Amino acid sequence: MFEVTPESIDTGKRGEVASNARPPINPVTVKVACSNCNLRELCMPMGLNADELSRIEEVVAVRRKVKRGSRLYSNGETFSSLFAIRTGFFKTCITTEDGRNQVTGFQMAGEVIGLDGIVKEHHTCDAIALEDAEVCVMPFDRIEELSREVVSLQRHVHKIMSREIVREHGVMLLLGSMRAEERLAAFLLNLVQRLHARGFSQSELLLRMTREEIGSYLGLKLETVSRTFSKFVEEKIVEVKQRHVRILDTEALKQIVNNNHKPC
Amino acid sequence: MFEVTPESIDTGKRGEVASNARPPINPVTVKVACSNCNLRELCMPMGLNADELSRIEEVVAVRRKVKRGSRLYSNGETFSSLFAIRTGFFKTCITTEDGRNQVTGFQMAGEVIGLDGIVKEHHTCDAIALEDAEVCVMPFDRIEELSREVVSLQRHVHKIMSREIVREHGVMLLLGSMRAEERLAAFLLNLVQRLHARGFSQSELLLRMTREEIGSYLGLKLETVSRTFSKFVEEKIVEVKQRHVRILDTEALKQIVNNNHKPC
DNA sequence: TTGCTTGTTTGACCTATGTCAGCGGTCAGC
DNA sequence: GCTGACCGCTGACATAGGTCAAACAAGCAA
Repeated sequence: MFEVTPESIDTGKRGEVASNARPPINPVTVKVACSNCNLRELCMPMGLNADELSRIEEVVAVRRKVKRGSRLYSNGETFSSLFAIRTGFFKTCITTEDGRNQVTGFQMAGEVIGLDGIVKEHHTCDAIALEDAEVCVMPFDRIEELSREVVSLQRHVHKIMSREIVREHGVMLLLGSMRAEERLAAFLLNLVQRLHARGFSQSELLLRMTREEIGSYLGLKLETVSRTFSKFVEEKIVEVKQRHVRILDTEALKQIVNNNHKPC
Repeated sequence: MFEVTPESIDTGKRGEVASNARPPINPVTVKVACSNCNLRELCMPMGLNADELSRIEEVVAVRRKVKRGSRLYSNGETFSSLFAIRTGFFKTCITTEDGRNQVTGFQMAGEVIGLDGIVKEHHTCDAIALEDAEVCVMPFDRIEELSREVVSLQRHVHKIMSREIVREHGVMLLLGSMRAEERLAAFLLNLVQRLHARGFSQSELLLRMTREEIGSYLGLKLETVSRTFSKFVEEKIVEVKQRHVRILDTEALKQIVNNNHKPC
């Protein structure tokens, strides 16, 4: 409701988010075809012919592995590529000189990150892996070059950027007008919805981030996040065990978000 | 600091924001050259040769006048064009079914709006003129077509979108981590800075929006906005008379934003 | 002028959330 | 199995900002 729904796609995959599969290969030389990547429909334009597809594959220079806790890119770094997440989970955040910190988003497989770097040719935020991850590195000049020739790629790039703008509008709505419960409910719904689109459960999820990171994203303190989780548990809306969350009553969550749930 | 600084440009213009100049011409047939528009450097790529410039001029289909209070586009409307603001002042806002409302930005001359419509080919927010305005209508398919041929236009389009993403990161930081005074200070600094880049005063500005609209944008209630203005007046940081604001102490405002001004 | 509408300011009071502090659970490495 | 570093939970209390209400100012039409 408040974030863009990526085209609902069922990749056929079931189970937990990958966090293993690390064959001992040189991390920056793996080169694989998009054509048999099951995330293709999430990060590439659809309806390409074989020729176009093979050309677009050239965009992906290499893959890169990012260990949990380390950065894919940092504020101030020269921008050269966008990254399509293959596996793993990231957070992006801005940190100001005066020590303020704000998580601006959480990204999962099939999503593209790095768009913030285009304006100034330097990244303006940090992207940190919240679990071991692998990304496809797509040099931006190649993207620009090719999107001059392949119309559907051009379109796609524009849409990805526009989608991010709309997503951020949603976050602004959340931060500007929602109460703690509403924010957390919206957050959970958004997460499961995106996970579901990737073939995971509609009702169970494993949080990859701490309460503090959730709080930063939602404009709340970690204690408030924790208390709100407890409240939801009491009300039998969710079950929470550490970072494992099971949603028992999706409708209740939707109600909380929509009903502008004023204090009674 | 928290919003993108448009390349600082002094258009040579001085005085108040235009709000007159309405020759009795059919509002949708005016066609004028970008080449002699003094906002060119704000809304077009720079360093074009004469040929490229004339081609880009073709992008601007027509101009359109928008009366104060009326909409340039609305949520749900089919998306077809981006708009470059020539004169006037807009707000963009999202309204949800359940009655929530959030101003997502205020836009002034030289800025481009409508980017939210690209993903779904429908606008996802409303753009409302806060004073009589005029925009250049730029059909998006023409932009796409031409940016396949003119590299600097392609670049420019990407940068405009990326800039909007970064701006929104700044708003998220503001909404997620700042206190009321900090938000208002940041807001005022951002406004004068943008106005200054357009040749207006560094210290005086005429607010085009109500306290409520400011509040919506900043995630505050109008009473809080009003009280915070009063506080700044007491502290001799600004003079406020209705919507006319004179900044007496820019440094103090910057301090407020940066010092993470904890309650003492 | 009057009267109406809309926006702004201010005060009194309330509450959601932040702050601070303490405790307890989990997990990785020894 | 221990130990220490995190992380999460909860309680007591503080406070920034929301809510409600009233008065006032400005703009505009009659």
